[in-house]
Amino acid sequence: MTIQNTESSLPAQVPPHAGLSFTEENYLKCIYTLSQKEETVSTRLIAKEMDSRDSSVTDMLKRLSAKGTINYIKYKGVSLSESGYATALHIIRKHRLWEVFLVSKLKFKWDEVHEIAEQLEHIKSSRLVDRLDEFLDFPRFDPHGDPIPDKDGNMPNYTQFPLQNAPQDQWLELTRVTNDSQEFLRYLEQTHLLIGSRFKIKQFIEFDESFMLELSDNSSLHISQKVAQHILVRITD
Amino acid sequence: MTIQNTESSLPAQVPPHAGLSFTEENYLKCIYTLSQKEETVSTRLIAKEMDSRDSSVTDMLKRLSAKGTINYIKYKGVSLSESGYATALHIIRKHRLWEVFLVSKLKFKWDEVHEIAEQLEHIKSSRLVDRLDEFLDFPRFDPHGDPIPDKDGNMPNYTQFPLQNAPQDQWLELTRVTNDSQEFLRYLEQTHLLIGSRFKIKQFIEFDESFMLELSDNSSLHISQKVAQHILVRITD
DNA sequence: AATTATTTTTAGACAAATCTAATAATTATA
DNA sequence: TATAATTATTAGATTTGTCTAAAAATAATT
Repeated sequence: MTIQNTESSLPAQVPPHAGLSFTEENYLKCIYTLSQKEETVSTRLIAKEMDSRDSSVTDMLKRLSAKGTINYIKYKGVSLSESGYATALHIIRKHRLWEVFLVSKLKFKWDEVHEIAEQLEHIKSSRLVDRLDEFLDFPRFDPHGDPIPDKDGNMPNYTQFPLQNAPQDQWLELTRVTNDSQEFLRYLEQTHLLIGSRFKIKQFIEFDESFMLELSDNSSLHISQKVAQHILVRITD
Repeated sequence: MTIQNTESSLPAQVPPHAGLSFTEENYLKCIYTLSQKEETVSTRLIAKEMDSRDSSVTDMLKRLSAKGTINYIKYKGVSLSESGYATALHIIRKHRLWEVFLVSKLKFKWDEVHEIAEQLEHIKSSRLVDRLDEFLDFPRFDPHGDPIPDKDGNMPNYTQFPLQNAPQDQWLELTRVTNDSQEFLRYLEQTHLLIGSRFKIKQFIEFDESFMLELSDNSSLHISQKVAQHILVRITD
């Protein structure tokens, strides 16, 4: 059995590269993620991220290149082609929308949904994605605070920055975390720091680069440099 | 990449045969369906149903047999083992719950959901299934009227029978259709005959074995033998 | 610049899932 | 019951995605 794309009639609605396998989609997603930091991505980095061997990656890069989803030059690294980029964004859109669904409708904790969303992101039906989007009332961020691309691949525009760069004594909203480990997410939950939480920086302790926060319920919270490092915020009035 | 089962900690919650591939799951489902009609199923029948060659089926039967999901004797046909049966039911449970979700929450038409559910049924997470079940308020039938097994594989008990065997002048509820073709489902929709619709048989026309129905809005509907054949009902008081 | 170390690619093999073509078993029929 | 027809299985090949081990290219270092 081959998993074929289920949208038959409407060519306009067929997502970019509907004929990709789960594995190919995962590679594209991986290359997308790594491309956030560097222009071109090395075979070795991908192998590390995908937990596979370099030779397997080379094989896959050839396949993806043949399908036009990446720009690949031997020994020179790889970047996403325009259509590969669109595909990656589409997968990320699905992943994040499903995460919202799992948390907001099925009452999962935000640190429990990643693995399930890894499976759901490969379901092929753009009508499904768009209806899910509508059902969830067009969320712009997932439970981790990551932005959700819209139908056309546009990321929501928003201004967020590392907590370390935030001004003191102004109300901030936690918009995103940049670490997905169970340990980190459980810590945040325990301290009631969640996406959407509001707080002020009351003090920056230079000695260990830690922060003293004041939460919206007037309680205080001390967080280490290591934690602050993985928190993004925006200013709220 | 191997798709591994995502439930790590709780052995009791791990579904039967969590390590099966999509393809293996599809074969089990197929054997389950065919087993409804006959005790043991032939290679040829499976091949026809799966739209593959006999030799491919033989190969797969060996694999499934090695995994203990089926009872297979060369040249003698095949039946589901106890665990294979449980697995098949679990897949069917997922399929039907997702169909309910798609229709009742995402507003798909009941004849649009099958293909998408074919994909969703392979998502591996029993916690997901059970929460979905709860979110949907533990539905007992899917949009086609097919019964949904519960957590433990028990089918809801209900008494339904072919429209042809139903008594005249008694209120009936349409509980199930036994034909999934687009044409049939669209016809039903057009005539406002849906799962849950209530009507009486007003007349049986012997000449062509067709039926004259009275719907709950007092309108009349004439349906052919061919249509009646694929409709199951139960008596409502 | 020459040598060493690292990274990347090739070559060859394997498992899953499929196929075609050939063979074997079973069933039906003359 | 012998022969024909049907059904099922094996043998061998293919594709996807992976691997190990060896070779080639690039980068780093003396």
